Amino acid sequence: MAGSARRRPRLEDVAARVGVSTGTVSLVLSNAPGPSAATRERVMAAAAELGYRPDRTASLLARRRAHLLGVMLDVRSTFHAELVAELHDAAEAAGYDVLLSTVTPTRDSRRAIETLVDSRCEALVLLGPDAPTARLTTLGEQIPVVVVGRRLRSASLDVVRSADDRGVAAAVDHLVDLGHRDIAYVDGGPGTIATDRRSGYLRAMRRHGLDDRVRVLPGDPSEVAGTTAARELVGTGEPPTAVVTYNDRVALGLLDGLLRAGVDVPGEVSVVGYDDSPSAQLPHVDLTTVSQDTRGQAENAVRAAVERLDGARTTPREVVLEPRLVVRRSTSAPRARARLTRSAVNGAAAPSTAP
Amino acid sequence: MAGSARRRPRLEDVAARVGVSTGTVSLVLSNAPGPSAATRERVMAAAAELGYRPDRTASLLARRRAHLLGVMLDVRSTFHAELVAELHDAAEAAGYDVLLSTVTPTRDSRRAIETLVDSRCEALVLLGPDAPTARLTTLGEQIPVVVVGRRLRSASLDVVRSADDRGVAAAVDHLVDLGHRDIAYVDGGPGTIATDRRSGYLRAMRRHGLDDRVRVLPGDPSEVAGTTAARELVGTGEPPTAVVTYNDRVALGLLDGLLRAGVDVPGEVSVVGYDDSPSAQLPHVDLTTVSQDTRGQAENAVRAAVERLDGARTTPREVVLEPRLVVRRSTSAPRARARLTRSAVNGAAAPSTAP
DNA sequence: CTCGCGATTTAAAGCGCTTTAAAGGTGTGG
DNA sequence: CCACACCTTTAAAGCGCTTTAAATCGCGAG
Repeated sequence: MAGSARRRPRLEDVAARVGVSTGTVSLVLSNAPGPSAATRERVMAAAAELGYRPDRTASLLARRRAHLLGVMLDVRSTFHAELVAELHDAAEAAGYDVLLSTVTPTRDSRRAIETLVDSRCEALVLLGPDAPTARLTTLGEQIPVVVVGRRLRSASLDVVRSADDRGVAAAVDHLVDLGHRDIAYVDGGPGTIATDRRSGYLRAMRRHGLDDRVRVLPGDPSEVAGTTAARELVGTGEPPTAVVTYNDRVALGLLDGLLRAGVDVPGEVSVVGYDDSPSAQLPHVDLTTVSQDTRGQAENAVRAAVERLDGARTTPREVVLEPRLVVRRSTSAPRARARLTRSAVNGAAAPSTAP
Repeated sequence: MAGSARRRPRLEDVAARVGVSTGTVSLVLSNAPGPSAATRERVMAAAAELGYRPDRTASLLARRRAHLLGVMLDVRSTFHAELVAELHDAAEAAGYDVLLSTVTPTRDSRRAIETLVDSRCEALVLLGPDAPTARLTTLGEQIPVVVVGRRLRSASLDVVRSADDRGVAAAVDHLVDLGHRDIAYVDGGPGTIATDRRSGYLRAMRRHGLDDRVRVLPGDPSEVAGTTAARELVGTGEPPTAVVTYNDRVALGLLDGLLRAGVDVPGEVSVVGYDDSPSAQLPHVDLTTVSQDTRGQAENAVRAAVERLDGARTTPREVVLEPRLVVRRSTSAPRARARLTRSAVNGAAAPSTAP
């Protein structure tokens, strides 16, 4: 019995029950003008009684517009997870449904995208796609595509991203503001995002006249980069008083490494992450980090897709959102020796926001 | 031009190009018997040339069977993420496609499930559903439903889960084996899973004649529970020599708390987690933990669904998988005073696997 | 009592693909 | 040279729903 009970009711079934045509029922259920109030009521009642649920597949096929947004993500990324949640909200507000397709170690972005296209998604939102730009461009010529979180310029794609360089710069500013001058950076490897963040660090250091203090430690986007960096820094004769990292995961690894080495954070070394991930918000971590405004990215991605679909826009658009520094307890003014330097710097820098 | 290029090619288009009927093309593309080798070749060529991709919506509608499995998950759970990856593989092997639908803070399981059903999924795989058993049972009467990771018995549902109690018991056995006797447990709050794990601990302790050493610290499924527990344990006069935790997140919090308190792990306290999450595998964490065999859960979930769909089975089935202890470096024999105890215990227990 | 008109409802043509009975061609044995 | 069997291909009927032109129905106006 389970799973094969009785066929699910169709439009025809509720029509028969009420004694009207399927067309009428369809009109009532889609809340379209035409049917009289009395009919509406009877149809609604019958539909409820039978537990009728429209078959979306048939509905999509018959309808011109599918009102379906395809989202490609990496289900293992906590950052994507947050974005997806926001995307659902934004899409719903715009009257669209969302279909999810994930990349996995055995399912590449090509497969993931194909599934979405085959399922009649009208537009695609790709979260940090790893596909080559050329392929994305080709895709964008066939269907509206919004790329989220990756910097690229293409004649056929919309892009929504966060100003990664400015985010890191804000972190550096904050540290300089606190009085730091020896500020190191743990890199995130190759890749455009990592490149942007690194150059944000470099530029900010230059702007503060700290060119000679620049120190970039090699890394990758995982905790391991952080622990490696910690070892490196602690082994050094002159460790920096602050470290900015490519992302929260690196920062977490770094924090762990420093803790094990007996280095006090933020007492001896301040640490800044990037992403404002759930882990950064944990009370025992309480990491100063840069928030990427997932809500804003989701809203803009949906808006971009909808504009394309409505034909309101046909030229590519790039939306760059301003990241926001979230100050927590992993950063503070440098102690003792460094503190002297501080007032000197403060005199030349923007007014301090520190207590 | 982007997004509205030219209509995507239909079956009819490739049929026209080859000069055959749509029926023939359909047969070729679905690799069904009938068409001659020559025709096959020409059709394939034309399809490739036009970049034809079948419209899954239409295909689903026309086909009796949709070969679509709906998976409900919480996109923010790393554990679900792993399961989803495995589910994709298992489903593909069985000739099914997967549709994902997530719960979010603003999208409850009812919504998530509706989307899947409306999209013609033939069966549902629900990862740790929070819906009341009654609702799930009703659902199971309409469509094959496999519940993963939640213990429940219902006349209409299949269940795939891991023997949580035995997993924790294995952790306790391992510790006893190493010579520990004062083994505490950090709880995961209410909920059936937490209950199972807790009772696994209690039973194992009893089995080893350690009833009087039982110590359950209150908690929840997050890192916070671990840090709280750490404070509690360190403050105590007699801290245990080993702690088993509800899951890896709790263990991570605990490790952090112990580290900050200057407690050496595993020197002074051994720690065991649960889930074998990616974080547990990080080199600087290297947590002894219990693996839930996500691969096995995914395969069994898909198998259960397929059996139902093939009509090969109509009675509910519960599959309970054996968890596997993964020994890493967060556990070792207790030192000094405890070490004496150890040989005594070892004499009575299974041969030690410690170096 | 007939007409015309607005308010409702319906009939029917798809949406793009699958599937199966039947048609069309070929080749073989009688 | 015909009948028959076999191999290919096609025609056509849906799948369940949307949509729009056209039909229907009242009803008051003329």
